[in-house]
Amino acid sequence: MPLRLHNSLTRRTEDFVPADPQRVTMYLCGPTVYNYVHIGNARGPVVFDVLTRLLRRHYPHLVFARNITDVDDKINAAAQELGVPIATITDKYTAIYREDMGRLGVVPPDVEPHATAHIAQIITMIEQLIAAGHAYAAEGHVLFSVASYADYGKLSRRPVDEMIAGARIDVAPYKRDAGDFVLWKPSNPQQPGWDSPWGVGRPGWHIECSAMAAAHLGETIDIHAGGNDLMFPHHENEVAQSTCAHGGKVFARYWLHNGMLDFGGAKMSKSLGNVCVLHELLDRYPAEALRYALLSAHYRQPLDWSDGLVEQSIRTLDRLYGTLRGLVDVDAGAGTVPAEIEAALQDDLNTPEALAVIARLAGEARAAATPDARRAAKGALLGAAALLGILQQDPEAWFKHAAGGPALDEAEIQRLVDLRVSEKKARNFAEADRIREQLLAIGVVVEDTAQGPRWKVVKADERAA
RNA sequence: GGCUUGGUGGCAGAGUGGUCAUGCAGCGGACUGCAAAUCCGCGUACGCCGGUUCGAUUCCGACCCAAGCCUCCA
Repeated sequence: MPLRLHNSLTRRTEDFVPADPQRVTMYLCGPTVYNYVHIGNARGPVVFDVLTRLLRRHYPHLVFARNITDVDDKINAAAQELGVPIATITDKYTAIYREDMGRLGVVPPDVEPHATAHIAQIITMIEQLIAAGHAYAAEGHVLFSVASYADYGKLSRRPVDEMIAGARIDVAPYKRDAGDFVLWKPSNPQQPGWDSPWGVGRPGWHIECSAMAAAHLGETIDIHAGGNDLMFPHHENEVAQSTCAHGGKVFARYWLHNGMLDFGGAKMSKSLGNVCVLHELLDRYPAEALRYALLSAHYRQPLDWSDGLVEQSIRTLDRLYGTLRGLVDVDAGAGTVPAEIEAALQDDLNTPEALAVIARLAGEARAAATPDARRAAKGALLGAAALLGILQQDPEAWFKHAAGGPALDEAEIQRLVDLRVSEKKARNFAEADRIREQLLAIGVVVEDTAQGPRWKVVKADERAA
């Protein structure tokens, strides 16, 4: 069964056929690094991380780029407010972004281009656009002429006439048409700027992605991904710039767009202020539960974010890791990738179906009785989960940190657990139960097994109570 | 107003023209000193109104409701 992906360009789910199987190229719009990102910003990186894992199985020579946009007016504003160079801001938040993505289990991209390292390529591309008659300089700006590109609006299915007329847009006087967008804009001495044929200035918002994609992946790329709120204007403008700069060559063959995270019934967005900052969530919850939650809905559907969703994800992972804890004595080797998991993901990244497969595999693993069956079942479960980027840590590590929050005093817990065992042996059940209550009060649940007691932490709220 | 998605059991969330999604929570039972974990069993969900059909949650049409984009946005 081939990989099938929903292509926003055609609004159809299509077989994925790379232009060159020896070099498959994928670009994901990365962050503008001026602040902490919120959990909604992590959805694309996580779901498309699953896609790269899937693609690499069939195309080992995947080149996956996710950019860092480190020149932007919001960065300038943040830097000016603190009286520091923009690099102080962008270095800080780039490092935090990488760390937070790593904690979510997102494999780093093969290429992580920075916009400020590609100013020369950006200027070259703008010159190409001017030479080809698709862009014009005016009052220190360079603008892309929407009217010069017949297919403008095709990706987002937006009528070009309306944009040219610009009834709903404040039109800068130097624009020929209201829909024209900025490729280059002048900088004053307080703003970061680079020398260019049009004076000291800085790139507009969209051109950096076009220039970096071309520089690292080529003029035509296989897959371009991003949030569906970027479809217009960002991606539409990327298509226009890249296609026109490259003599009409197709820019991206498959466009993938993830749906938005909702929070409190509305899209999570910085301007609405209804955001959950990823960095803070990572302090409150295990990262793997956040990843599981992000994968629990199909990537193109909206997903309503809530504490309840994360807590439900924690409990589900408790059960899955419980299955693996029961198989610690089994060496599963490298693991295998069951056909069902691959089939689910190849169907336009159907992660909910894939998680259902994981649940079934876990059930089979719990039921497996013979050594061979247990080994095969554990290998299948771990192999399937690896494709989703879950269940890869030591089960004991999961159970000791599943609640998130500060680490507990394991030696003290062990002392109480051992004390309870001796009270039980003496048949002092009242005292044994009192110790169990005492442990529960600090967030530890004790389970007796044939091999003796074991313990796990429960969620932070219960512990605090 | 234009363009696009959706409305599935207590909750999350797939999917399908006619026997099961799956998970979480809940209930009953087994096991246990009691629990926890595990196992067994249970609940007869597809927004509303029409249409097509032997049969519609699924296809078609209308309606209601919700969300996203329409130059800050993942």
